[in-house]
Amino acid sequence: MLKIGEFSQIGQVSIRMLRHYDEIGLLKPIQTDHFTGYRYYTLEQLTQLHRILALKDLGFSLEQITEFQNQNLSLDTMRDLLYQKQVEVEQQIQTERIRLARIEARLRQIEKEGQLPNYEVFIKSVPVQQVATIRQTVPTVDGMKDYRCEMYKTLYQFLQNQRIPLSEPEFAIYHHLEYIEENIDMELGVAISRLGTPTETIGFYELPAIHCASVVHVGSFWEIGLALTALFSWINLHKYQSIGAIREIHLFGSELKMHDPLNVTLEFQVAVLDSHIM
Amino acid sequence: MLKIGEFSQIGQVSIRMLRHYDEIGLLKPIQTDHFTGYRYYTLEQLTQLHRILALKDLGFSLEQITEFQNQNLSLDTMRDLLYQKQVEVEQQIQTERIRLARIEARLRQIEKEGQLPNYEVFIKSVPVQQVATIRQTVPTVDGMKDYRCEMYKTLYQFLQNQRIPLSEPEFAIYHHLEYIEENIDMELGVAISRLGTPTETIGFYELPAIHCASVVHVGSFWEIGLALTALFSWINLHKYQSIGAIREIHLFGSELKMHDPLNVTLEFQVAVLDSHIM
DNA sequence: TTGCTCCTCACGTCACGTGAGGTGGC
DNA sequence: TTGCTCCTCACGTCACGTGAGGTGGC
Repeated sequence: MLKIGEFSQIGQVSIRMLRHYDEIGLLKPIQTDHFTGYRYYTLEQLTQLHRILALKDLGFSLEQITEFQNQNLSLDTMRDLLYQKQVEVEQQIQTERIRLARIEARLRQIEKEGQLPNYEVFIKSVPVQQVATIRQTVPTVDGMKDYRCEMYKTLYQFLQNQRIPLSEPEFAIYHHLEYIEENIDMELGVAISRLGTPTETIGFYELPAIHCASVVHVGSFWEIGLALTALFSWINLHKYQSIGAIREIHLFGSELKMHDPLNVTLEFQVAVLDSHIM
Repeated sequence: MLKIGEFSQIGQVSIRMLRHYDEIGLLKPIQTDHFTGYRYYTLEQLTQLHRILALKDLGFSLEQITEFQNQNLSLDTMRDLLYQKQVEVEQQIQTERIRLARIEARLRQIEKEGQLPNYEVFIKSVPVQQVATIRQTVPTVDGMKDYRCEMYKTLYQFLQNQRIPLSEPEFAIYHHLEYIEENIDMELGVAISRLGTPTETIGFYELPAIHCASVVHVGSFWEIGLALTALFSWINLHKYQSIGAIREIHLFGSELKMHDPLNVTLEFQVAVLDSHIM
C-alpha cells in the first residue's frame, strides 16, 4: 500500500492530479483512512493509471475515460471511438494549418507593403436574401452618381406602389470585376421581405448565399478604390480565387439619403473558392 | 449610432461578445447611456472590431490584443509577434501530428492483435541517478535466481560495510537485447545517495538519463516476457527505434525480500530514438 | 519539538454561452 | 398592455495549479 506521495512519484503524476481523479471517480484509492483522510494506493493501480494517461494522451476527456472504465467497452466500440478521434484530430490540424497560412500571408503582406494593413479582410458566409433590383448599363462614370440616384428612385417608387415592405440592406452589384469607365453594367437593389411581380426594369429574385471575402470601408465615397484594392490584394496573398460579381453593401443606409459622401460605411463582398489550402 | 443589437448583426458577433469586450476594455462603445446602461456603437468601430477579430483568428488572446491597441505597436514588433506565433502554431501542429500517429498506431494494434492492449507503453524521461552495481556473466538461465540473489547480497553487504546510504529503486540491466539462455551478461544495482570507491566487482557511477519507452508489469515474475514483448511490439508499431540495454526497475522493493514471485511489480525501460516522426 | 506528508476548501484559468430576473420604448 | 431590446449579475466550462490553513506520525 502506497501513500499518495509515493504513488505519484512512481506514476509520474502530480498529487493534485491523483486527488482530482479521486474526486471525479476516475481513479479511486483502494482504501481511504476514515480518520485522517489519507489515500492509499496499490502497485496494481499503476496499470490503471497508465491506461488513463494513455487515453488522455490520445485526446479523450477525463469524463469519456471514466465512461470507458464503467462500461468496459467492446473492441468495436473502442475502434470506432478511435476512428472518430482520428478524424477530429485531423480537422484540428487542418484548422491550425489554415491559421498558419493566415499568419504567413500577413507576414508576406508586411514584408511586401512595409506597413500594417489598413483594411481587415475576412471570410464570411452570407445567407440567401430576397431582393428587388434594377439593372442598367450606365454609359459613363461621370454621370454615375445621378444615374444611380435615378435608378434607386425608380426602384423605391415601384416597391412603394406595390406595397412591398423593405428590409435591410441596400446594395449595388458590379458585374465587371475590372475597372471600366464606359458602359458599366450596374445592378442596384434592396432586400425586401416578400417577392413581388417582376417587370421589364425591376427584377425580384433570391440573391444566392455566398462564401465570400469581405471588407468594410469607412470614409470617403470617392476612396472606395482603396478598399477594393486591399480586398483583391488580400485574396491574392491568401491564395484564394475570386468568382462572380462584387457586392457593395450600404451599411450607412440608403444612397438617396446620404448626407455626407465623405463619411460613408460600405462593405464589399466577393465570392471566393476556398479549396485552395491543402 | 447603433444599439448593440444592430452593431452585433452588422459585425457578425454575438451581443455577449460585445459586452465581454466592453467589460475587459477591448472595445468600448463610443457612448453608454448613464440611465439605461444602453451601449451605443458607431459604424467606424466596425473597423476596430474587424481588426480585433482578425488578430483573434491569428491566435492571439484578447489580453494580447488589448495590449496591442494600447501600445499601438510598431511594424517590427508586430512582425516579431507574428513570427513567434508562427512557431507556436507549427509546434501545435506537430503535437497534434504526434497524437494522430499514436491514434493510428493504436488502431493498427487493434486490427493486428484483435484485442485491446494488455500493457500501456509510454514514453518518458528518466533523470540521471547515482548507482552502485555488480556485473557478472551468469552461466545458465536455470541458476539465474540464486545467482542474482548472491549478487544482490554481495552488493548490499558491500554498501553496508562502506556505510553508503541506499535510495530507491533497485534495478537490473540486461545488456543483451535478445533472449539468450547461456552466459548472460547481467548487471544488478541500486540507487544510492553518494558514490563510493569502486572495486573489481562493485562499480559506482552515474546511470545516464534516458528518453525511453516504459512499461509496467504487474503479476508473476515468470511472465515478464509478456511485458517485454508488448514493449518491443509497441516500439515497432510506433516506429520508434530502441537503443541500448533494457532496464528492469523493481518497484516492488528488493528482490531479496520478494515474498511472492507471482505478484511483483516491475517496470521495463528501453531507450528510444524519437526523431522518427516528421 | 521540529520537519514532513497528508488533508480539505476554494480561487483562478479563457472567452464567452446561457439562464435568471428586471427595466425602458413602440 | 404586450412584445422587443436592452441591462446586470452569476454560474458553468476543463483539468488541474496554487495557495491558505490545519492535522497526524517520526
